[in-house]
Amino acid sequence: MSNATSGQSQVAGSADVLTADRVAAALRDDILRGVLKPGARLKDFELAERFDVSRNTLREAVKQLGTAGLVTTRLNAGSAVRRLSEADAREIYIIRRTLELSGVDSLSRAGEAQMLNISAAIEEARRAAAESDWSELSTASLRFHQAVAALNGSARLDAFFANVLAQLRLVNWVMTDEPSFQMQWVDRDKGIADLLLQGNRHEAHIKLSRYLDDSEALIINAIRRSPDGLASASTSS
Amino acid sequence: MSNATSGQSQVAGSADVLTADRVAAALRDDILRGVLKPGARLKDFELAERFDVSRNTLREAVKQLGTAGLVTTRLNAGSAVRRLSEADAREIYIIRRTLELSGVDSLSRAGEAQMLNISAAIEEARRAAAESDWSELSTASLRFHQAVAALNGSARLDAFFANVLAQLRLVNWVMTDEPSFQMQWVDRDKGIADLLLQGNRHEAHIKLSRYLDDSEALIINAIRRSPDGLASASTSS
DNA sequence: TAACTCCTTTTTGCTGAACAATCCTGCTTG
DNA sequence: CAAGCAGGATTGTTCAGCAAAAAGGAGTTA
Repeated sequence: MSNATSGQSQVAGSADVLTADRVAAALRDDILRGVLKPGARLKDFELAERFDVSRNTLREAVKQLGTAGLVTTRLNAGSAVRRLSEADAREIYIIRRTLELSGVDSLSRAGEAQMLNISAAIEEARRAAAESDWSELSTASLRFHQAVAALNGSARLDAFFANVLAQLRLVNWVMTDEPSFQMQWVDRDKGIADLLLQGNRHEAHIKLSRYLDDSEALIINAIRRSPDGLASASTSS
Repeated sequence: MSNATSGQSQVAGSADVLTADRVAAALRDDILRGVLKPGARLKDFELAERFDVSRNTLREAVKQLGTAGLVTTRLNAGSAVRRLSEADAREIYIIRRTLELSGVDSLSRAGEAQMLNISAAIEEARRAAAESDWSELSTASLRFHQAVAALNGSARLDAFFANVLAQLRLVNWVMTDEPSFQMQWVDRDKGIADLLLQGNRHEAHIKLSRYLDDSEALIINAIRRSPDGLASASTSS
């Protein structure tokens, strides 16, 4: 009964999660990790073989990522990893301002667990920086901002915001991740976190607002100077 | 082109939408309209016959509604129309406060189309009230609040908020929709809309905040005094 | 050379049947 | 009357196959 063979599927071992969900998670990981870069087509037969799942199941997984905003699908023309436009990036920063700043504003209603989440993310970032693990540091920073948005106190909002931040990571591979440059952001994260832990809602709001302005400018710039229509420029237009 | 022969499926006619999406929309409509009440089980074989689609396709549609938060699924025990708990309702109102109030705050950045949306919703509510169409009036009110949240300026946020409001409608069937009582809310909607159209951001914020407090209290009350375990405690008794 | 049309090859969207695992219901039994 | 058990109902998943649409190439014409 060990489980590998058991579970309910005839072939793939599933602990107690739907197989499609498992595949979706793996696919999301590949996308976020940059194995599948924006614009890459997702042919379901190919991927079904790669993950050793039925074409039908993989299709469901892809659809999940579609509703998560990580892949786009044209009818009868298949799916591809989403390529974010400048407008998309702008929209994402609108959402970040709305949810993160609102989270700071409702700091007084925050529970202890939520504050702990914030300091945990900062601590993790500090450790990653010490070990020069730039990839981990980047995700720790995102986790901090997610914790800020979590101050709003809604799990649904958290899930939505996680999706949005995941979409933002689609742009990450465009950016030249200069370590020394990235350190600046971590320092500013820590500054905001300290203000929050002190309960200084007002200053935190201002500092976070500036942070988002600068971050957005950087990302927009990166998108503009990136090889834009690399894969899409074909087929005329 | 009502149905049968066209489209790409052998059986069901699809204009240019995925069949699963079409079925999902129809199902959502049934749920929101109250044809399928909270707690109702969704047996896929049954529904597949009802919509004349394959069991596999219907399953995908149900899963979509699952991620939309309208149905819950227990592993190996099937899906059912979601029944909102008091905590769910509270969370929804947290989201409403976050997004609607933030929308009011960013009124200055709003475009003309967005303001037009607001007045259109109010106008529609007025018309529905004149015709005593209480169902349409209720949806018009929701459309107004959606327009307020749309002031934030993000399509993604709009889609998310639409989902949340749809979930809120799951509670609606619990409430005794006394017409005269519902009129009160429409009037308050109009009051807020007028302030917005005048550009009076501050007063609108205050009025909307009170509106949400009162509305939440009403809904929470309705949930508390509703026949709670109506469908789950049945089968015997 | 460039562009247009036609045709073949993929690839997609959906179906229907199959099967193991699990849940549910009613019946038996103590 | 409670506990337990069998059998049917239902779910999660896979597989093979078909029709329709898109992708891609060859050939023709300008």
